[in-house]
Amino acid sequence: MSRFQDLPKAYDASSVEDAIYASWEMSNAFNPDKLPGTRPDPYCIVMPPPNRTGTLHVGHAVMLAIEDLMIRFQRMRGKKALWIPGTDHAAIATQVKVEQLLREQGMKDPKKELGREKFLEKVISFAEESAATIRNQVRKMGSSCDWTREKYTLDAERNRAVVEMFRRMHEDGLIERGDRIVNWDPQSKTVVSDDEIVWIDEKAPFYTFKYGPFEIGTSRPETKFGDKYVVMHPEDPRYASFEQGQKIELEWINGPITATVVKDSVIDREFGTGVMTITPWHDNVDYELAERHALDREQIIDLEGRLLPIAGEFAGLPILEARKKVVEKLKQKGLLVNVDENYAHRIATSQRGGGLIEPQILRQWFVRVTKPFALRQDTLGKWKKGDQVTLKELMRHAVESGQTKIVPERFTKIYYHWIDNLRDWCISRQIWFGHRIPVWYREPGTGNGEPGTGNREPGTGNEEPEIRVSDVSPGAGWDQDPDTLDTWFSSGLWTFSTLGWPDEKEWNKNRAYHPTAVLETGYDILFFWIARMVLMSAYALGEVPFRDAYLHGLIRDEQGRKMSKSLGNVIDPLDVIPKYGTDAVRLSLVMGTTPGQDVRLSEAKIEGFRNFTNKLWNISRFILMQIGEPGTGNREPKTLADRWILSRLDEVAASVTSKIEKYEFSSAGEELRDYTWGYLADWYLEIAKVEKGKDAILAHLLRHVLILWHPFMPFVTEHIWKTAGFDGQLIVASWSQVRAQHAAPVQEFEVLRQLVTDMRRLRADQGVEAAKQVEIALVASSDVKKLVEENMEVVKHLARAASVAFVGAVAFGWATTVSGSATIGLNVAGSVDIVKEKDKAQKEIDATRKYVESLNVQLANGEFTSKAPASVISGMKLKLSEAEMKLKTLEEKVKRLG
RNA sequence: GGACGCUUAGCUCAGUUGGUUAGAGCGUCUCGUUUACACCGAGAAGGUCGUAGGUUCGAGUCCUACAGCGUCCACCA
Repeated sequence: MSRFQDLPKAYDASSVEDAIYASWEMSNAFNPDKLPGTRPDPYCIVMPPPNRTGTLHVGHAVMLAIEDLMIRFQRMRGKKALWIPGTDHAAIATQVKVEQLLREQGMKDPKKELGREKFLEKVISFAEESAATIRNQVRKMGSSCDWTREKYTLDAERNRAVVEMFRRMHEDGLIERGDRIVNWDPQSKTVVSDDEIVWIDEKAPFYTFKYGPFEIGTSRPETKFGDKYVVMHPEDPRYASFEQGQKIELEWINGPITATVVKDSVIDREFGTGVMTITPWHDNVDYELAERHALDREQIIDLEGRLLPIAGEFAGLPILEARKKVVEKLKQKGLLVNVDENYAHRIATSQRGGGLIEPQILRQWFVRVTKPFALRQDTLGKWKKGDQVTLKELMRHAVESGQTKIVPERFTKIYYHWIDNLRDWCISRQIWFGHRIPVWYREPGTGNGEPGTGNREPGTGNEEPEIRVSDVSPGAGWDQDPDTLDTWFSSGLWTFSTLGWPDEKEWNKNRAYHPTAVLETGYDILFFWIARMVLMSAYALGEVPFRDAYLHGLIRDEQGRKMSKSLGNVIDPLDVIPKYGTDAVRLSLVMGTTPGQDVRLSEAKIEGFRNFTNKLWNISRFILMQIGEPGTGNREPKTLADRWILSRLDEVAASVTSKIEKYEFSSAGEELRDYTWGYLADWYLEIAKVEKGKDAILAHLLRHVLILWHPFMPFVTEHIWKTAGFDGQLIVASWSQVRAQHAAPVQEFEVLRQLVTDMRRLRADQGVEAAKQVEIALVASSDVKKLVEENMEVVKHLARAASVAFVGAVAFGWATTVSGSATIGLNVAGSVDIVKEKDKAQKEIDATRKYVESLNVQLANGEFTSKAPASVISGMKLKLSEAEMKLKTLEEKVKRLG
């Protein structure tokens, strides 16, 4: 009686997973410095840090499943595999979340009521709680990341990196303070970047007003107070009589004004009347136009979203209220021409803050992406130290040169497009939570003040106050800038700040891990993050941040909708883990997916993979019960089936390895499942019930199936490994063992397999009697007689009831023949791979030969030499030689197959 | 307005450079408790590969146009 007799019939994931994870962690298996063996090749993945805004969602689960798969694979292959975990402070997102929570607790204006210090304490403690939850959830997913190196985008060392980067970029003139038009969120009272804007389609009234001799259209009448320029296309014949710079007196909202004619080709002659007035302070297009023509600009709306005194009687009104009243007044004055109630346009809202974006001209800090600067080191193998380049050029070249490869490739085009349209990056934010801008001002009052108050509005003069870049105060009388940095500024450094940069000692220790191997993340943050990491890394280190950027798709529900709380269709990975096990959840997120393609997830899918984990458990249980103890006896193949299953194992191992290397995880998993379930369980284990003495081979198969599956399903495989009593821990087992033996493929077994399958089908289709007839024919056919004789027991077992016929046939000494049936037997054998291969090759040869002949005829006829241009002839010749080469290889193939 | 993706079995999806009779999982139907597993086994049915052209000896795969769905980007006030 083996000690395995009493193993439970079903695998219960929830009862073993936590202990297994703890044992990995305790044994330092996640720490590359403590791994067994000499590991010269470093392999590093830096985890995209989840935001400390609460809990993980299913998108994080995909990320963890894929990254863990890659890191486990590389670890088993003997790489010095490091996966650095971490979390992101997510500045605005976290602050907004905490504000919201405090409001729910009854505070009206948490920031005002608490003040900077107290409020920050609240945010920090919330962030800490989130981090604790996240750590726990990351562990639940089975992530084999090195917790001893956990990092946080806002910890002290990362702050050093941020300050150092800011200092360098400021020195190089890449970070500048300036008065520019930015996206202002009046609700959260902060600037947000172009990428943090969500556009919402809306229908709004579109008004046409009389403006002197013109008619102008607008959906925002409340901004029109300062409009004293009227713009038209220089080549518009309708307005040819007006000249650039011409002054026109006209009646407007608050009385008569003088308007100046401006001609500019940005104007769309087709739109409306082909004339518009401009509001440079509150519109991006108008701002640029005003810059081009050096026009005056005036602020109309304050940072609270109310009209300023320029609006006269409307001063102090909020935007929407003012709009109605302005329209009413213009109507009364007889200046309203027309209202289109169904005008469709988009409005900008803040992704995080939720407010309606109001462009404003404000004094902010920017990273200049198009300004040339002198490189501090040789960079990307193209530029030398001291060369003049722009950040844009660096970002482009990193991908163009192939130093960073984006998977799937089609996203590279989108990446380039984004870079080409990139404007200077506004990095200052008027929020409290984040890396404080390391700038100090000498002049009292220039830096001091609360976010969102008037102090950061553009200066009146051109003189900049004296400033210092430092993380500590330069002394008395210096005030630090109250703003914080865009969260992506610190995220951009993530691949190397996590490795210790700029601390020389730490960085030198970890230098070999950079560039990291792969950055795995959802395609939705390609721009936010990937491009910025490339920028920072290329600028500071002269190298790319990662060799590959693997982009996974977004997870959707069964109907293809985005998962969202409001729809109630969210599958929380941590809810389903207790029910189906982590391995099943992981598989459901990896299988049936391709990079960049969205994935539909359903509980049914997870259940399917739960069934598979259980199948693997039972395969193992059966093997263990059969063999008693997994020894290391002689595992030389003895029978046909042995050679077959072992050679298949080697093939599958090689194929799975190459597929994982190419990021074809789903395909690799399918092939493995096919082997495990379709070959090993359905065939070989059945045969093992009849053919005895396979203990060593079975142990070998089990061992290697576990190894191959481990990156996909770490828990169940490790659990079986331990249960079986294999040496050490599976997590650090060596992947390469699998290729130890490489038998030649065994076609004969395929013949046998096909034969049994055909008999089963016949029996199901036409009944036992018909099947008997065919069997008799089979054994009579010389092609298969020997094969069947040699494997009599196996065939009987596999074919079950039908094998009655074999018994009969044996009794007749194989002598019975049924007229005409020999053909059937041959057909069965003929459907086997070896014959198929030959047929296929032969058909291809025939087709190609025919084609080549027809080409030769055409050439011989001189059709091409006399009439056709040279390019056609060379094209034909090329095709001819291609076809001939193909023919040659095919002929060789047929020869090889015999 | 531009770009990209998707359209293949009832459902969810594979299909690498063009090459037999287009695959998998789930679901459906029929059978089945045999030394692991019913979270199982055996078998079956089910596809004009979105539409229309084109290139080719040969097209799910390449080209063109169109349709539907989806995503991203964009300064039509």
